[in-house]
Amino acid sequence: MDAPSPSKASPPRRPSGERDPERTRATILAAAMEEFTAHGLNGARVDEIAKRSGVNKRMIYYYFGDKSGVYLAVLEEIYADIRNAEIRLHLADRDPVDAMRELVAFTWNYFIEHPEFLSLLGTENLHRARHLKTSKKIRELHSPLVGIITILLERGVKAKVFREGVDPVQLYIDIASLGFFYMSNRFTLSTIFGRDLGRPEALGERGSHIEEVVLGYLRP
Amino acid sequence: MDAPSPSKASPPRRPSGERDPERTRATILAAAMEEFTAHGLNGARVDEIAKRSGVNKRMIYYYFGDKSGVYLAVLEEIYADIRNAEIRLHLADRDPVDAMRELVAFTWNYFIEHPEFLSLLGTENLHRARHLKTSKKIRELHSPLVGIITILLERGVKAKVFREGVDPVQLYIDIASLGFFYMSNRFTLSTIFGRDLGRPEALGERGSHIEEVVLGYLRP
Amino acid sequence: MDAPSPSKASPPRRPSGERDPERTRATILAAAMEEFTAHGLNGARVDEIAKRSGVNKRMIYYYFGDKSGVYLAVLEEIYADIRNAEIRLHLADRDPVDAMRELVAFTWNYFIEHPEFLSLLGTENLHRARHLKTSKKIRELHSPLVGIITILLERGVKAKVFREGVDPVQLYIDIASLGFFYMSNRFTLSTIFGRDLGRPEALGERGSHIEEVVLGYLRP
Amino acid sequence: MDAPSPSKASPPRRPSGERDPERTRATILAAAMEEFTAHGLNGARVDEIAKRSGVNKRMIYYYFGDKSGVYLAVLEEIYADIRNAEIRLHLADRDPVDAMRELVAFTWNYFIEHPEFLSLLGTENLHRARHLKTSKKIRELHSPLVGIITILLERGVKAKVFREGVDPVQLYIDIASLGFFYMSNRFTLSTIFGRDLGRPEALGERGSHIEEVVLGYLRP
DNA sequence: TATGAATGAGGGTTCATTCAT
DNA sequence: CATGAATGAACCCTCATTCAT
Repeated sequence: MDAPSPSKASPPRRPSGERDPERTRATILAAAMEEFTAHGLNGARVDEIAKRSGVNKRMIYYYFGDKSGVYLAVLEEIYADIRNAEIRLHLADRDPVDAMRELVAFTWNYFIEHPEFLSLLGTENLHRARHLKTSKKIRELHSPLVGIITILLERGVKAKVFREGVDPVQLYIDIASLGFFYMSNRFTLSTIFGRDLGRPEALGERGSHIEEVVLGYLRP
Repeated sequence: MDAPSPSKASPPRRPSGERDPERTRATILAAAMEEFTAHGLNGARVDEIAKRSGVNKRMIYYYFGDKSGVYLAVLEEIYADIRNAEIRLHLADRDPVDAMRELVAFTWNYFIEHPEFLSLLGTENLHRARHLKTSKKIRELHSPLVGIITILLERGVKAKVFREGVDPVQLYIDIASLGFFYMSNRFTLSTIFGRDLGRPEALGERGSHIEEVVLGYLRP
Repeated sequence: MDAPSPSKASPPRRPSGERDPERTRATILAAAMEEFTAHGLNGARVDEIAKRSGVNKRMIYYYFGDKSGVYLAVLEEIYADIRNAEIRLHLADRDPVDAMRELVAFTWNYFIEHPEFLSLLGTENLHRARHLKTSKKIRELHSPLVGIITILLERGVKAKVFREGVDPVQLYIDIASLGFFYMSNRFTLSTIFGRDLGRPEALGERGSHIEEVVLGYLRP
Repeated sequence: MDAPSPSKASPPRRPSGERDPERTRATILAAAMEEFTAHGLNGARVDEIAKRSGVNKRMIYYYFGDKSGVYLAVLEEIYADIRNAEIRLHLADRDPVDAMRELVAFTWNYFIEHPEFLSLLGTENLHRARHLKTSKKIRELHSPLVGIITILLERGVKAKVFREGVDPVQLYIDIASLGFFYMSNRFTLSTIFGRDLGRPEALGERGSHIEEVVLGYLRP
């Protein structure tokens, strides 16, 4: 009934004796992320999170209140992670075409390297974003990308390298869509099409293809 | 812990007295589809499926063996449904550009009208297609769509309305991606962007946008 | 949870079309005997009896009322079978020592060849003979052996080949005990002693041993 | 369908407040022994074990994993109990005839006082020792009894009070057989013979008889 | 802070039995 | 006589959560 856990979590922490709240919290969170990624919200087991993290189950309740609390903390973390990574790109100052190309590549690579992000997004949408809506932190994490894309588009139009009238939100969703669906649904797609879409070459081809679609669309 | 059920299922069948196995099976399946759509595999409750369908719980096991059996039957049905609908489009005989436009529109509309398809695909991918892989029927449903797209692309190239070198599988995934991600993740996206992506106008705009992206990519 | 079924029952009867109540009843009974032997009363499944006998489950209730009814019918049959076999021995007229030897051999061989008898006796005693007590047929099946043993003992004493004062009931129980426990408990005994007590040679040795014990006890 | 429970178990433990894992485990085990004794493996109810022991049902799974786990623990306990009792007899040092007489008496009395031992052995053999085979503890309980009997036989032969060539395993099985079958099957036997074999006098007579048979067999 | 033990509400599944044809 | 479909009561087991230390 449960999806298999792809990999064992971080090694159980040192026996005890040490009292490091920050570390304990982080350890729980890391284990929880794996568990929720592998099994979704309903399929995840609090016992398993405790076992994986090597922390007493009671501690999970101590730090996060209840299962939903852990789940929400995980959600907030993955959003914070990707936003931080986006900021580190410093795209706004660069050549529009180069910057756009890099944004597409970054997004695609991020999805490849962070399957937990895809899985948890799917899970949260199954629940109609019920948890995310209650988060205060999320509101503060406004994706800076739409703003950056807007700037890039304007500069590209001026430089006559981009067409006019492109909606930055639609474009952002395009970039995410073309990677998300492929990665997130690669299991059923591979089954249906009878070929393994997860192979490294296949991933490379898809990356090039996405770039072609997006930049083709932007061309004046 | 569970997502709310968006709508009540088909009305409970008449009390009894009638013996219609085919109907009983179909009724169970319809209720199960709603339940799995709303709550995923782990979150779905067999009791709830029984209650919704007005059928004795035991019958679910009589017809489908176990919970996974019902789930797989649901999966097979939604795949059969979309494939049948695709076939009914009779795209192969038509003008390449028109046909492609219709395929894009059909896919987008199908996603809008069949949220269960999106949800169930997400659920099955969370489980890494474990159930779908065991299905024999799925293999037979081998989408002829790739074949049709291939034909359309060839004819479009000959007629100089499509560019050369387009991979039909990538194209099919593009068409699905651009709609799937938007619809499937509209809850978190709406939360993040602070605007409701599910409004009818928004859906219409997205549909036009997808058509533009796909046909723009195909142009020679 | 269930003990394995040692052998497949009689082949499923011809599809249908034929209506042979006597045969149907016998077929059900044969399948039930295997099922109760293999799994006890609680472990036996009515569905399995139906499947093994190739008969519709409803027929079992038609012929035997309920599960207990089938079970009791099985009990009555195995008792009738062994009593009939005992009668066919015609021991009363023969030489006392020979007759006694044959009785011992017969009993031992019967246990070997009829494991269902051992298993069902164990099952019925777990239930404190609750079902057997309600049987009217059983009362009429008084074992003739005690009477025969009494006669043999008297003639043996007169002929100075048997000692005096032997209680025929105790002797009968001795003969049965020495074989029953070995056969019935050979699984745990083999495990405890670390050797297979069910091997043909082991069975032969035990048979000789029992004869030695019983006849040794009878010697004047 | 189930045999009646002959006696109520140990009194439900004090409401709570106390945390005594060892005691909780033992309480569960005691209740389980009664339940499995009365109804066999399939007939026993986990709910009933919980109710009898006054322990939350969940605790049964906490301590023993599942129903089979409790059952195996019970099996191991009854074997350990009888082996320990045997060891306490200190037979090896005593006069061979006396020791043998005591062994016979001990075994017979043990069966009378421990009906659970008989019932559980019957149950486990119905399951072909499937559970016992998986036990590691059982191997270690290797009854030293065979060794002791061997020694007694040797010394008896030297002292010319026992005959030669007696197989200690067969002898041990004889001693057990003559008591086991009588006690274990006394319900059906009483029904068949139309007299109550469980009466105290009857038990006494059987005890004397067994001693006579066994010692008679051993006499040179 | 941290831990092992304990809890109660269900969850999936099975079973003997009966109904409608 | 015979059959497939239907029923409801339990049964084993699981899970998130809390208590006592």
